Amino acid sequence: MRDIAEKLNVSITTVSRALNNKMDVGEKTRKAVLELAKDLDYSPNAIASSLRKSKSNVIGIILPRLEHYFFSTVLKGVVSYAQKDNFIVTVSESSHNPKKESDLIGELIGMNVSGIILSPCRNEINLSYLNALKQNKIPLVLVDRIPTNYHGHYVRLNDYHGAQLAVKHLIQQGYKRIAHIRGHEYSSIAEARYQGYCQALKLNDIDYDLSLVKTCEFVSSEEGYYFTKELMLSPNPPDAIFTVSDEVALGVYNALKEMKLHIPNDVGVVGFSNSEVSNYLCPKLTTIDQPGIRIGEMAYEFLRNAFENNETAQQKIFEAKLLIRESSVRAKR
Amino acid sequence: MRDIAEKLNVSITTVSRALNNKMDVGEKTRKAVLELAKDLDYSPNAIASSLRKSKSNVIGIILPRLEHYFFSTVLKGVVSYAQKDNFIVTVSESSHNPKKESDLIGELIGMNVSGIILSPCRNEINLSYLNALKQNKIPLVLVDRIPTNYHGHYVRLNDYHGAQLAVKHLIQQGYKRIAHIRGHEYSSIAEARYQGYCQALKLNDIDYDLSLVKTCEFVSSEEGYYFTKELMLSPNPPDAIFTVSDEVALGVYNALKEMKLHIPNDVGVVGFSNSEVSNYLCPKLTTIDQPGIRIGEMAYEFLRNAFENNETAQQKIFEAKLLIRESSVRAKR
DNA sequence: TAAAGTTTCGTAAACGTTTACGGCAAAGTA
DNA sequence: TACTTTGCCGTAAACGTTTACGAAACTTTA
Repeated sequence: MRDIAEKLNVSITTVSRALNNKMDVGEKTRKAVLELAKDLDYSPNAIASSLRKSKSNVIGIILPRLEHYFFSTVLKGVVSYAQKDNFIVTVSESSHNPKKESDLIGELIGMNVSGIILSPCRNEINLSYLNALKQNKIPLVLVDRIPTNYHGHYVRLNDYHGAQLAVKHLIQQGYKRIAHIRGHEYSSIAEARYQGYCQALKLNDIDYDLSLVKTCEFVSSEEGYYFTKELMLSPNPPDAIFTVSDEVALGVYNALKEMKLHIPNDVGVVGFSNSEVSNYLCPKLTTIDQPGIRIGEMAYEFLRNAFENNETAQQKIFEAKLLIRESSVRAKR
Repeated sequence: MRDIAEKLNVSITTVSRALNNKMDVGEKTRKAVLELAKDLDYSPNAIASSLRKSKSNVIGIILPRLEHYFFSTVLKGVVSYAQKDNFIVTVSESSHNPKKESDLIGELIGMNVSGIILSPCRNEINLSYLNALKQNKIPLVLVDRIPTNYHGHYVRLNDYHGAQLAVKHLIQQGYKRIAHIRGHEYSSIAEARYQGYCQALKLNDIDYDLSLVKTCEFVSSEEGYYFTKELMLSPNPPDAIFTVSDEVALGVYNALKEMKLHIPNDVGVVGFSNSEVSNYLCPKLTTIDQPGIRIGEMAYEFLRNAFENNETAQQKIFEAKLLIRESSVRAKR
């Protein structure tokens, strides 16, 4: 900018105004500045600008695990929309670690980010950084996992209803003893899916059986495998399994195949997430669609609104959609 | 910082020195500063710091498609290593668009990033931004797709050798007419895999047959489906198909199943990438492992070295590993 | 023609750090 | 004692922008 100013015998102020299309600058000088800027291929120093305005065109997103398909689609949604507005997005991984999560938020605050998108790793919201964010006027929108007492911006899936759909579908297919392999209690989504499972049973007058519910620690395929063995070897085994995620269902598949049990005739299986894999399994896995890209896009939109003007909490709950495939439709008999 | 300085009756300079563990500060004052900083929960303004030092603790990564499993694992590798050094990583998506790619690099330069990791979308390197990067002393490490005439830092897989392994394996299994569904010519990796395919044929005295090679435009599962139909309906159809990616192999599977052709007995299939899906297909897909996380980690290491001291080009080529599963091992007959 | 309004521009301060330079003690050396 | 060294600290400038304020020049209006 100084170069341009000197060569044109104007002040740096004028150059700045010309480049930013402010009103206080003559047509001829603006033209000259813009032209010279091209020639010198000047590129604005975003750092300086953001220091002065104490506002950057950067937003941060914090996700529990980057390589998970669902989260990578959320990321894609956010990035693709942000790019349209020339916003840059920083990404970090909390690895399900609350301490790391709040450290990362601190870093982002130090970077003057304009906003933060967060998929919290716990079912409770850390008030200390909530305050820090409010103090710095940095909007926050939560994604996917929403603590029960949180009243700010968020976008998530209707996990409760999704689980209900899944279980209702299994019941309609004639399955009588439906097991559920769930996630940890401190995950809001695992809890919601579990509640949906319970509700569907209740609505169909099926007694809740504690021995049919298993709780994962890591929500891994290995746990799916392990719990399936446990369930099927029990005195009164289930004839269907509804899992908290497709990844767990993978383990269920392995266990059932190993035990020579047929899916869906011996045991019906329904997953959750519509991961890439699910449509290519044998048999194809019935699951709940989780539109990650749309969720990411919407989260970004909310952020955009939030730091443009809006004060009121924006909340979007995507309705769950059941994708009936092969793992849950019994051959007629 | 000013608050701290005033409350302690020292200068801002001293505070800065204390916080950064510089040597020019007394033990007692350092203690006092650090303690007060905690109390006020001061968090450093990274923007100001990076403006002054004209160096940020931010690195940028630009990938063609974020939701692709391989790229998301690369991203994970980069982010997890970067986080250990308190580096923040911004991520952008070029969508295979060279113009967008160079625009994004311009933005990153404006952000004073310390370095850039890039997976280029074309097989040629855009010299204009290479110069801009050199001018700003921003190191660049390329990942996965490396233009042939590029001599800087990079880390990639030995695609050439990987393809050779795949085709050699098919030949050893007794397949005689091996087709290849490849990617576009301007993709360095597609080209390398194609060359590996040719080389394996040559080494085994199998004539190259132009009609057995099909070129994808988008490297999609749909194209895999389409080309498989075309191949199998031709007068002299292949008995094996080697695809440029697992995604294409998905289409191959669909087409073959539709045509009631058995994998691997009628037609052998080998993919490339070891995507998440591949191990859960029926039959399980033989493929080439592509260790995304390790690649990402190494790319970050290279970057780290580059802006610490090193000048010489760091280059790493991971050796390809063939994962023999079910889609390519014929029942003995 | 004088007063008032408008357009265009410059001065200087600010954003929150870091750092070269120098000062002033206390401590060591001859 | 006179000198140098060392340890601790402050002053001020700098990083590249943006912006409140005001000043000139020019245009309009009465």
